[in-house]
Amino acid sequence: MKNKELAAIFSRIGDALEIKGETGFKVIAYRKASRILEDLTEDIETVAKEKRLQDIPGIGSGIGQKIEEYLQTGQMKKYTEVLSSIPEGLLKLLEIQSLGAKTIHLAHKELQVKGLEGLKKVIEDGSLAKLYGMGEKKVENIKKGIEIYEKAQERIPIFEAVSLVEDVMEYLRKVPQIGQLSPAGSLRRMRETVGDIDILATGKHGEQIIRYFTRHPGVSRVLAEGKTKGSVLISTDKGERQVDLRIVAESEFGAALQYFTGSKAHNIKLRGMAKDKGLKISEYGVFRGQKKIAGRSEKEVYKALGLPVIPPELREDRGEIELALKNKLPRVVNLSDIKGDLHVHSDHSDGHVSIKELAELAQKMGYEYIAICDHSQAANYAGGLTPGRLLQQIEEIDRLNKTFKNFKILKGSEVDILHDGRLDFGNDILKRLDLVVAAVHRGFKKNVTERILRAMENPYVTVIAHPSGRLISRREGYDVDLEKVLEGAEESGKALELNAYYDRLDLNEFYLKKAREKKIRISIGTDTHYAQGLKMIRFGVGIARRAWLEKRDILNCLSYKDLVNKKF
DNA sequence: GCCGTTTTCGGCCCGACTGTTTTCAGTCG
Repeated sequence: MKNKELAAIFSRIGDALEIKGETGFKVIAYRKASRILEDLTEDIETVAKEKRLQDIPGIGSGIGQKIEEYLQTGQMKKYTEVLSSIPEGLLKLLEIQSLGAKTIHLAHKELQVKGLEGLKKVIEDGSLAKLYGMGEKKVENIKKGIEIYEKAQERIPIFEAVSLVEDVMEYLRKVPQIGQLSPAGSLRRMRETVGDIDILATGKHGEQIIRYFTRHPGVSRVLAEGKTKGSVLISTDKGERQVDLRIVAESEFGAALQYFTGSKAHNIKLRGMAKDKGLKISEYGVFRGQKKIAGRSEKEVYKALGLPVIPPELREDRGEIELALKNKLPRVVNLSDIKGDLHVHSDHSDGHVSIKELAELAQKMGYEYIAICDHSQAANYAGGLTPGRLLQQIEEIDRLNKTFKNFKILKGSEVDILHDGRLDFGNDILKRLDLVVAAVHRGFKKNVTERILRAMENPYVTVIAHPSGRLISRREGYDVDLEKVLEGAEESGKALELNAYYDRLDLNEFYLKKAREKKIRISIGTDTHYAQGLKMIRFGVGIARRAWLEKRDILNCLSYKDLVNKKF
């Protein structure tokens, strides 16, 4: 699929044009096209072949032709032209805080800056500060921006961000003046990684709350401390993380929460819609002329636009606003719809918790069942079970199950898909299990697609675990054709996993959305090896919601009975 | 460059903050 390639090209054209000083709207159009291609679940080549490019909102004749040109020739004249007209090193500079396209343009034109090194030079020798419109303080801020840029503050995994935000919110709740409190930003939208952490609150004596906030024990540096906004760096074992707190009036909380939750693209579309209706939206409310007509709650804000509340995870301008207008939003799955965890390791293999304890924890979470899926014998590095040990485990589970009321432990296995696509246990063993989850753990570059497809042919396999094999912070994933895996799942009726372990979140939301379109069942499992890990199910549900998945799309929203009788 | 049951031309989200200016441009979220 050339979708991502084209997205990258249009994004770079946008950046380059901005630095060249092109009119803003053209830049916006290219960036928008880039984002649309990034999100598009259909193969752009298919769309082009069927002459439907311009049916995609945001793709017009100009960009449509450029896409066709690229698909046919492998090149794009506009891209080559624009990119050759400025030094490549300038594009990267856009990532530096406090430094924008205008200043980059100026530094390039007046001081022949061609990249980061050149920029540093003109800062040091004072020539940048002397340019028209520049000054000491601006340059000082750019210098700080470079410092932060070079520390390469990567994005924060959702798990870490949620832990941090909960810690800070618990701390803030101890202030008597505090009223409402909520995370905002991409964290609230449950993106798999987030840039920085935004918290929104109401309360009297904002400056007192802010002062208290900046004295959080983890704070290593206070970046801002005013009446309505505080910004700090909190040091964690992974480095320093920026946390911002904003205090707003009760009557504006909903508007502010909507605004600071984003996404930017979602908000822009809403505002355009509001304008058409003669309304104006800002973080302070929805206004008709001078008159404020909404702002206290998000519900009020959306209602003023004739919309139901759109769940935060959907707010990406991927068609959710259009569906909301028609009152056809998907009824996305809730955490409370989940009836059990379908991928859990016990201390029989490399987990650290006994089966009994896992079952008790699961019951406390309100589950009907939990599936113990320890590794199979080939995964000897992970204490994989031999057939004999698996049979013992099955007996233990049968014994334990007799002690529970309204709760079941499913006898499962995370069975290895071997180098040739065979499974690590024979069917005589597999048929004794309630749930067989098949997974690739070795030979990430060896015929992974064919092996997964072959595993799908086995009648006892229900789920393919972590189908891409990626680890968000450190591994690309298998050399696998996920399109073919999706097709295989569609034909065979096998479920694919949404592994909720925070560093996997695999499948990702892009492929989940495709799976949804193909009506493939998704199994959400935490793959936990620790007791606390059961809680990671929420990240799986968050990503599922981002992919518009509903209760009926999810295997573990089924009752125990329907699940074991394979009524899906 | 995109888009249109008020427009095929003239719009395209909104406000705060900062630093440079003396009325505003650039950057950010």
